[in-house]
Amino acid sequence: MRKTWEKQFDYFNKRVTPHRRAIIEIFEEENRHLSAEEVYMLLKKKEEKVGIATVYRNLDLLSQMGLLHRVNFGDGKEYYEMTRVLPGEHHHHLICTKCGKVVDYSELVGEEHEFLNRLEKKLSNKYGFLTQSHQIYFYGLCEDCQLICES
Amino acid sequence: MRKTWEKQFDYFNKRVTPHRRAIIEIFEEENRHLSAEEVYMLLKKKEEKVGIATVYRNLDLLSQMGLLHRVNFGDGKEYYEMTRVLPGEHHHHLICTKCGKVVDYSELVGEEHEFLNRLEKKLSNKYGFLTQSHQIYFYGLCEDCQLICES
DNA sequence: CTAACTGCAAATCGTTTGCGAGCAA
DNA sequence: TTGCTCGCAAACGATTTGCAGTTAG
Repeated sequence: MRKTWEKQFDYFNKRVTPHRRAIIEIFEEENRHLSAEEVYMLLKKKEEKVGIATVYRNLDLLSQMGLLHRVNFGDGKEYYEMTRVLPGEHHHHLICTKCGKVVDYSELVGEEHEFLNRLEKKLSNKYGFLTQSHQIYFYGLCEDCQLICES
Repeated sequence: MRKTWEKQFDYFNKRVTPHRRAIIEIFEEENRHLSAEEVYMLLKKKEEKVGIATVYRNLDLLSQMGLLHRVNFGDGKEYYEMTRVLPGEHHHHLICTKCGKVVDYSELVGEEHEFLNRLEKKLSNKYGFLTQSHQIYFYGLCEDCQLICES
């Protein structure tokens, strides 16, 4: 049973190793953004002997192959999340500028796609830029921090 | 002649120092995103004796005060750019996933605002999140890197 | 077989911090 | 005067790298 993503490895001339399989598994199970450190911990829980450098190298590789997305919430670390192909699965992030909390957001997908597709077409024409993906970050105050500010 | 942004310093109980004045000047003159290191270099060119720590501290402060925006292009550094209040001045970024080049984008502003305002309202309702700002990042291939890939 | 992959430890580099001296209000 | 700011150097922490041994295909 060859997974759909395995052909990506052939294309990039890379090997399907147990570590790589396990990392993809972790992202499928957790279904959320993870830092390199978190992936490292979760890998070790799976009774895998692994070094942190390997985790970094593989997260980088999987991003380049398009299987993972890199996201940044301004806390000094990079995070990674599964690239979701179905429109309803793609999401963006709300980041609280006070406490740093990150909320996933996945509303308005139909309208959003229409809007972004139109934008991408314009970008191609004007800058000759070929868009592969996009990320929208909203910055503001989460529910809890709004209450603190009022008092 | 008191600048419009100086009242922000009173509100935050912060002082208007020569360094801070000079940093804001630099962003007004350059009108582009700058890393801490770049700001540091430009400050020293203005014949200012300054430490890199002060630059970091002030970039952080100016961001908190809302005068600067922090942006991240995934190259390991944080960048900063002037917060633009007029709709036509606000822009987003196209980032080449191959060479790392960043192109500023500022099209479709009217439509974009309408779209994002609607989104923000939904977010407030659903997550109780109070949006202050947003950033859209497009990732893809710039004109030059597309040519390289084809050959 | 052999080029890709790995673990380890050291190195790198952007950013933060502690502290005593200096300056804005 | 007072406490916000500063420069300096040391510390920090996330990520990268060199290298020798291992493994997927």
